[in-house]
Amino acid sequence: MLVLSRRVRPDQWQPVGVAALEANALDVVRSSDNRSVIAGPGAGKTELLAQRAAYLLQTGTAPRPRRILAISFKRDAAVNLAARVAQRCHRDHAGRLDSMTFDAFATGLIDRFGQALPSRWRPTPDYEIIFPGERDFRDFLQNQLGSPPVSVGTYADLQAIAVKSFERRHLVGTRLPAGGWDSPTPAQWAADQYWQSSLHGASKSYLSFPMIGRLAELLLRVNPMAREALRLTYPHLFMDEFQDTTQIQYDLVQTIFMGTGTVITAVGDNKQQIMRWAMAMDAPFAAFEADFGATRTPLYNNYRSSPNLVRIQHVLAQALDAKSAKSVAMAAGSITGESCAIWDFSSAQAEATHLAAFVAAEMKTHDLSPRDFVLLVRQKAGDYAAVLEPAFAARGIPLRNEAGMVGQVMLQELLAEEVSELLVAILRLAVCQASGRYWTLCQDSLGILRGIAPDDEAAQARLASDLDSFALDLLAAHVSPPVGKPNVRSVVDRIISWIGRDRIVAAYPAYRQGGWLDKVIDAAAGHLHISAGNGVDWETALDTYEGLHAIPLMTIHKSKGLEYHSVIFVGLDDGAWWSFDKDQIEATAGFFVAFTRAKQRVLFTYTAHRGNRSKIATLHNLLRLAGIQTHQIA
DNA sequence: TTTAATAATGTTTTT
DNA sequence: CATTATTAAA
Repeated sequence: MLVLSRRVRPDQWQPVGVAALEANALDVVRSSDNRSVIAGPGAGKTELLAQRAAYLLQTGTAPRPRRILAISFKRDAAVNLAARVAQRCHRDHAGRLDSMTFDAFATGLIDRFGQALPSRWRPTPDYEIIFPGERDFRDFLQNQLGSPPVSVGTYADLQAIAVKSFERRHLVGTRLPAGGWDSPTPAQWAADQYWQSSLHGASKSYLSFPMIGRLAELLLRVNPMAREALRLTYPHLFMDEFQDTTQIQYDLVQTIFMGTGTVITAVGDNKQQIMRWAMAMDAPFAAFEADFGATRTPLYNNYRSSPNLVRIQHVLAQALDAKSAKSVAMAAGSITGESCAIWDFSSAQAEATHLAAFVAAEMKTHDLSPRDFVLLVRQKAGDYAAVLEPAFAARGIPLRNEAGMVGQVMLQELLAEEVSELLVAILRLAVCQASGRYWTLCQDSLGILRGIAPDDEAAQARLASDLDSFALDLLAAHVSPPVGKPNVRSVVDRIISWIGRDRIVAAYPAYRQGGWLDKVIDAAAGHLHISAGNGVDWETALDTYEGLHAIPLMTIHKSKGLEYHSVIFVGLDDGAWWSFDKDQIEATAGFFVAFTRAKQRVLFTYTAHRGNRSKIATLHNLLRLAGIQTHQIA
């Protein structure tokens, strides 16, 4: 791949590392005005942002020392975008993209400028991040509130505040008034009580992420210097998964950038809005277009799914948005038989047995790996895993519930943790034969941890020899994985202490909070212990740790942004979709997300045992409309 | 202490 | 809707 550090003229710039972009995508890449890019699944939204970053950096449209800010919703999306830009651009360019999650951005602002907040809103410098639930708010509203002043209302007024919506409507529902509420309603008074006790009620402040977001917005509203600094630093802002933007995020962006020269590119898909119940805005694109004068630019290509799946997707898309445009399928189909069907089983047991046999056979005849398949469920993944896991195990396919807990950490989360990744990389490096790519990975991460500049050759060489001798010692001491939990733990501890606990804490802010680092280390050790069971060798243990040969099982929500050769959706029944009537649009969007993860094939399973199909008749009707058959299997 | 009635939970991200 | 957690009554 061509990686330039030299500046390119805008009219000579070419997309990097891809064959071509569709016309609208190229238009957005080169745009100099605010854009709302509405693009369906597989349209290459992240790729578009990566190309735009490359364009801005390589053509000098965002010249040093100016930077690009990319805000994502999830950590993996932020990491993914940064990785793509790093792949396409010279290090000097890629280093000027700040790709982070919204919460990391807001927390960074509070850490840097938080002490400049007016005293009533100022958190302690050592504030702790907490994750309050509905219980906490109920407890607060019912037990911790005294009587309100007469001017505010009565005790009964306070009791009338709905616990369910207290956080979203009152606590973080609107911008914070810098000087407090003048004549508060009972709910505002209660919210202020909560704020003040969180900020000043103990020796340190305790804040949730939504609260940090609100404080960050206030901070920049009352602090023109900080605001100006951000505007100057970032002439370009990217916002990913914009359909899931919350009012808090939107208000912060508005306070910083509205009416300035910063060019904003927002990408997302209304049809994939499945987070409305978790504070996402109703119509973020419409608001963005109205407030920022953004131009809507749709994308039409679908690079993910086969033509037949794209055709069916369009039927589903029309149920969500009658005006939805037809996508152009760019990927070829590879399935000779049916690429979509509903399978009707007599029992959950029959379903499990048949699916396991099917996946095993497909793997064999079409040279697919368990990772080419995904088992999707609507909710309660653990319950489904309990039935499916033994059936797949009987066929020699490990099944892995991505939402399963190892200690106090979710499996999917653990594997994304820096500490866990480093641990695996160092072990692979030490114990595996062909460990070339782990070398670079270790060298890069450890270089960052030790604060070594990439071009400091002497220091890099010293690190390399350090790493080499540590790896040799490790292998000499443990030719095969240690047996017993305490022994596994001591290997993990040895690696962590070699890397340097203080270095880890210094490099990754998340590990400064509470006992998160210990929880992750505990979970990593626990998971490694389980993965190394049955006296397997290191390579097998580490493969199991990473789930390389396991079929993943997860909820629709967890699958967002991922893609698989074959999607098997288990449970197209009223039981799983009990809440279908509560918000049909959102439920259908979830169904759409599940369907559109597939590149080649989607299978739905049904068993009368789990429920009827009357409540979700709409979904079945849509599939029938698209010509999908139901087969009685067993 | 056991049993029955009632309520809550489910889908989530984030340092 | 189905299952689990909590509370009230026996």
